[in-house]
Amino acid sequence: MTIHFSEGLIASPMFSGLAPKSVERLMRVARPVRFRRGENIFLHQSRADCCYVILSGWVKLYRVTPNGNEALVRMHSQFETVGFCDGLRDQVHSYGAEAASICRLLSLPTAEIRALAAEDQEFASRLLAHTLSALEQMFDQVESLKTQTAIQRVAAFLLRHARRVEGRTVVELPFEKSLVAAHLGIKPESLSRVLARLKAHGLALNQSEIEVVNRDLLEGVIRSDPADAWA
Amino acid sequence: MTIHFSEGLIASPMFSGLAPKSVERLMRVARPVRFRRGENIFLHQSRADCCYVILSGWVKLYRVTPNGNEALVRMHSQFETVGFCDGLRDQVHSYGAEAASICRLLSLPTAEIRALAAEDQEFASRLLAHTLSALEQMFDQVESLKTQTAIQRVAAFLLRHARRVEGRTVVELPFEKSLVAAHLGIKPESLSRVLARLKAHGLALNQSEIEVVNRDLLEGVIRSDPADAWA
DNA sequence: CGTTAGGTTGAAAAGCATCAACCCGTGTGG
DNA sequence: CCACACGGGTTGATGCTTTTCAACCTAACG
Repeated sequence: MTIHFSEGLIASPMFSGLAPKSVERLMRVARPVRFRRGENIFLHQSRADCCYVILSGWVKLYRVTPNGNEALVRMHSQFETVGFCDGLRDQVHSYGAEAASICRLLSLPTAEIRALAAEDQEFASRLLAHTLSALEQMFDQVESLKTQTAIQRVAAFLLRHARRVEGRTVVELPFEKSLVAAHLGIKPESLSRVLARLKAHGLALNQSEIEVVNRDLLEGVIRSDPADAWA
Repeated sequence: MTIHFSEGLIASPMFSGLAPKSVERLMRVARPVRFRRGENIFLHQSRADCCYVILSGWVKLYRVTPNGNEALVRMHSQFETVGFCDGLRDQVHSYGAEAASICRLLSLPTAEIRALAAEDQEFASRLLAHTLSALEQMFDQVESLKTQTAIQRVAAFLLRHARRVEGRTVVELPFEKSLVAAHLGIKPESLSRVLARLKAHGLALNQSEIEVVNRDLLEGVIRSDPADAWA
């Protein structure tokens, strides 16, 4: 049982390469947790006592604005880590986390993580590298929000998630459409319309299956200026 | 001379509290550099050989998209650091940097920074904390881009930069309006119009001077839903 | 005193949200 | 087994928001 979870731990980029002794030490305080879809993992502004490694499923990080709007900040999946951002600083969470699907997590006390980082130089530097790459991903997101239109963001998202299956290039949406929309900073209705518009640009929609028929055309949508009419 | 620059170094949150010995070590390899407004500091995708501490002036971090659009990712000012994000990982810069005003920087070889971080545990942990807070700021930015309209982002920006001067609450824009616009993810024309619209919501514009006449009204703009008509 | 960069203004169009209706597959209780 | 409700998704009509393009203004400067 414990072996099973520790495999999840070391499969996570953040903890892979950790000395067996350290792994064992973490596993002594690690607790497996399950959440149903929609269940709250932790709240914005709550104390960051625990960090999590995702063993399976999807977790959404979000913020709620004063007027009740919700902003989806990031989505995380298997072997990614959640809640470290504030846990490492012994602060309150700067976002809320919610299960976007059934998911299993490994909860780790932040105190133990900090202690380990203080002792294990190698681990500390991995934490830093990990944080830096998270930062870079946020740069990507800001760039796309500031320079791309909704249709371009959708096209880019589809291309990122397109996989070749039996000779066809198919996009399996990693989570429900309403979450995809929130992730891209648009409303579900707009996503629906945008997908319909992309049928003229290399996309095929056959009852809930999305297929990239012409990759070049789709990439063209991303490249082209909004000014030029791809209408 | 060297003393002068080292004062700038230790005034930076990232390096304050560094052992005098380490400061001296860094100052041996540090080089002061000057840039005129608009000059390039480093290019996106160039090797991150140097990191910078800002001694004076403003630096903008930006990205250029394939189709030639530019996204302003962040603005940095005195005693903030620039270029560490990639320098610490020995990678290429994930954004370009340009002087937004005349500015003086202190350039530090990334190799030396990495060596110092490897030796000085305290410094390494400060680097991590610094990166985590940068990450949190990016969360803020994404949140505001995804949930607030242009007028709300402008109002929030004005309130953040409002200072009491001689009994009045005045906003001195930290940099030119076109940069403010880019920073908020809108076009200069839109910023101009939004400022005009905010005259009905607690803002006064007297020939290039911006005054917050009614703070509550402005905060109301941020709180209110787009649905409700504050027209 | 003309030039220029930064900013403003206007009219028109594009982009996206909103609200409401509708569709459809799934599950549930009578 | 069927009617029904429900969640997720789509579609249409409409309106607000923001961009675009162009003209114009104005303070700074050679």
